[in-house]
Amino acid sequence: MTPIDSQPIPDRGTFHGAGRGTLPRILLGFLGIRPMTGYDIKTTFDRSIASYWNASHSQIYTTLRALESEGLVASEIIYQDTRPNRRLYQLTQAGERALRTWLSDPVPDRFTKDEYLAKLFFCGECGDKTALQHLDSHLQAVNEQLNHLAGIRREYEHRAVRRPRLLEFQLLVLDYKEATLRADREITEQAIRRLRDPTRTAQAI
Amino acid sequence: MTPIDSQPIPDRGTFHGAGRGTLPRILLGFLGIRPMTGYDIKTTFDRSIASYWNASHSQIYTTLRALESEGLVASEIIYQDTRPNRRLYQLTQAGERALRTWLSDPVPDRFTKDEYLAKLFFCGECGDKTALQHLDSHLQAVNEQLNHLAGIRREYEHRAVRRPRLLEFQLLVLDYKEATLRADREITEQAIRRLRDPTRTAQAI
DNA sequence: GTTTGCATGTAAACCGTTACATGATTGG
DNA sequence: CCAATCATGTAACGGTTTACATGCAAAC
Repeated sequence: MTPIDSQPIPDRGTFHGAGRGTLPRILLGFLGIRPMTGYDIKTTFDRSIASYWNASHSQIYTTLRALESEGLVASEIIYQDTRPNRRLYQLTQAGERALRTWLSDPVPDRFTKDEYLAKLFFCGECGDKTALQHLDSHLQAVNEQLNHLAGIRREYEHRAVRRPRLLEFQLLVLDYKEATLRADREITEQAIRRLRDPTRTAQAI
Repeated sequence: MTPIDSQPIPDRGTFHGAGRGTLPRILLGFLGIRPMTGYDIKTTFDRSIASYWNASHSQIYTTLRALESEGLVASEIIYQDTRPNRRLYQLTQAGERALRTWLSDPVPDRFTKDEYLAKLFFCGECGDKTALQHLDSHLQAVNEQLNHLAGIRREYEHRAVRRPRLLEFQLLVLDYKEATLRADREITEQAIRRLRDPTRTAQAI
């Protein structure tokens, strides 16, 4: 992996999309909340930011190792007898610096790949029925995501708050995500009504 | 590349994210509109779906070659004297079938990685000033994207329509994207007001 | 005269997913 | 008894980005 400090910053020219060292910084971010194992981090992903970032456990474990070899995190083994041992990671001072640097660096221009929209774009090639299936299942997925976020919100309310400032921003992102999903739902429902409208003309290919 | 028909469909379990043959299908989609060169496709990306999918020219060229070796597209060279020659691609019958198959296949569960939200999530670790910078520049980026979409919309209006059904869905996606961006703008402005609110308590780390 | 546009390609590096691998414990 | 949870890893593969490479013509 490329060392995380001393970023070459690849010219910024046409760079887009995920990748280029975001995951390792996110791991630093999690370890900034409290020391964790790779397993903890995976479950934390799923219970917090999974809707806009996630990683497989294999990627998390290897990235933690790489961060350790760069000196940004340090680990110790917690021995357990009834369960597998845990390798607990925490930030080093260099890791804290790297985290603060990332947080203050501007977010590079990006776009998010969305296969759903890409497919819909070409749906003039197929029948209305197919398009409506895509819209319907998208609507369903949006509703499921909204339910999932509601669950996360409930969890937040029942959790002891050690650092309220951390919580404030986590809730801000939650609000953001919820609002955009609600907008998404509204537009999708509108599109479905439009396609179902009997006064519309063409329908087959 | 894995052959595009006869998809193994990798278990659907935890799969998320971009990848797994979306780009080649999108290329088939573009060639379904009209025969194009790699260069044409790149400019079409930028003028149509760039905000939810894009690819570098190198990836487009190599993927077109791969599609040709699978028999889904065919190419011929257009010789030019004052400009470099063009390699014009068009769908084969197998390619048309593969396109229709993709269009009717359900979109797999997915999430979109968003470094901006991931960073904001951890912004409790840094000062309000830094967080506000991120929100401000996000707002600016959203406005630029809205302007860009307005330009695309104007282009659509001045274009001869050969296949109105294709246009209908392209406009549907455009409407969708515009509406979500407007919602995004609203929430971001609201978050900025909230952080700037002088009755708020904590502000430094 | 330097930048932009046209037009196509190769190669290296990196990021991310899937599959493979192990093994005890707890709950239904 | 079977599934899920805890817990950590390796290896293979494929997708994506970046850098390297070329060369003429038109526009500023």
